[in-house]
Amino acid sequence: MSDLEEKCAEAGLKMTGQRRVILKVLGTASDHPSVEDVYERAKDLDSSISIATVYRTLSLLDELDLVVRHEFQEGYSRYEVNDEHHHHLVDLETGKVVEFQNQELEALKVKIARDLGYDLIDHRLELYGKKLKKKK
Amino acid sequence: MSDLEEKCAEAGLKMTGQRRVILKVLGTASDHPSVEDVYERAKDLDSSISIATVYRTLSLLDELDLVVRHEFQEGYSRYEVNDEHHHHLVDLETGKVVEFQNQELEALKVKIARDLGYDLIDHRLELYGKKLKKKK
DNA sequence: GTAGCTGCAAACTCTTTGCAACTCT
DNA sequence: AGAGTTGCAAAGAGTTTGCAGCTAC
Repeated sequence: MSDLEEKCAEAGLKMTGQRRVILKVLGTASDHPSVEDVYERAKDLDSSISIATVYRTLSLLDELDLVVRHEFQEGYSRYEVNDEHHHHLVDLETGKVVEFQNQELEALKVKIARDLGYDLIDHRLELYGKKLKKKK
Repeated sequence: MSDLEEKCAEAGLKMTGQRRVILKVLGTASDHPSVEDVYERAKDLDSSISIATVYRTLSLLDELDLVVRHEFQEGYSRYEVNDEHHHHLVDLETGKVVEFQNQELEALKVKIARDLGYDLIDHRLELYGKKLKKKK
C-alpha cells in the first residue's frame, strides 16, 4: 500500500480502483501535472475513468493537504504531491518548472508579515524567468 | 486630461466615453477591483457600458502595462493602476489587500533566479495572513 | 446494507469573440 | 472616410454538480 493510499485510508476515504489509479499517477509524476494531464495518464491505466472523478479526487486530496494545487499564470490548475515545502521558478520558454528552497526567504516572509501586523498563514511565490545564455 | 488618458493617447488608443469612464474608475480606486467591480462602478457613471468593453479595455491596459492584473487565489482577476512596484498581503479574514515593498526581498529573488541559471523576467509574491491579535 | 463513490451530461463562472452598428480622429 | 470601438449574444475553457447506478467496507 502506497504512502498516499495509507493517508487516504487514515482520512476515511474508500479505496476505489479509480482512486488507486489517480494516486499512482500522482505518486509517480516527476512534474506538476494539470488535471487534464492526470486524467490522460490515469486513462492509460483504467480507460473507464472520468474527468469528473479526477476533479473530485484532486479536490479531496487538496483538502486533506495530501496534494498542493498551483495556479501558475496559465488559467488552469496543476498539482503535486505535498512533499517538502518549496517554491517554483517557471521557465518562460519551455514551461518547465524548477523547484527551489531558500531559508533566507522563508525567514523574510514571516518577518514581513509580522511587521505588517499579520500572522502568516499561507503565501505564494513564483518566479518566471528565461535561461541565462552564457554561463561565463 | 488625466495621466492615464494621456498614456492611452500616446499609445494610439481612441478616447471614447466608455474608456474615459473606465480610466476614471481605475484612477480613483483605492482598492484592487475585480472586473465586476470596475463594471459596476463604471455603470454608475455611464449606465450603457457593457462588461465586454470592460474586459477588452482592461486587457488593453494590461498589455500597455498601464495596469497590473492580479489573480489572488479567488478564481478571477483584480486590477490596479501600475504604480510603484510592490507586493500584496491578503487578509484572510476580511479580504483586504495590504501593499508592501521590501528591498531585501527584491534582491533575494533576483539572486535566487540567477543561482538557478535564470534571468528573472517576472514573479509573483503574495502573502496570506490573519491580523495579529495582541500587539504586546 | 448503506454511505460513499462513479460516469454522464448539464450547469456554472469567468472570459473571449463574431458581428453589425457606431464613433473618434 | 475609415480604422478602431462598442453592445449583444453566443461561444470557450476550466470546473462543478445532480442524479441514478454501483461498490467498498
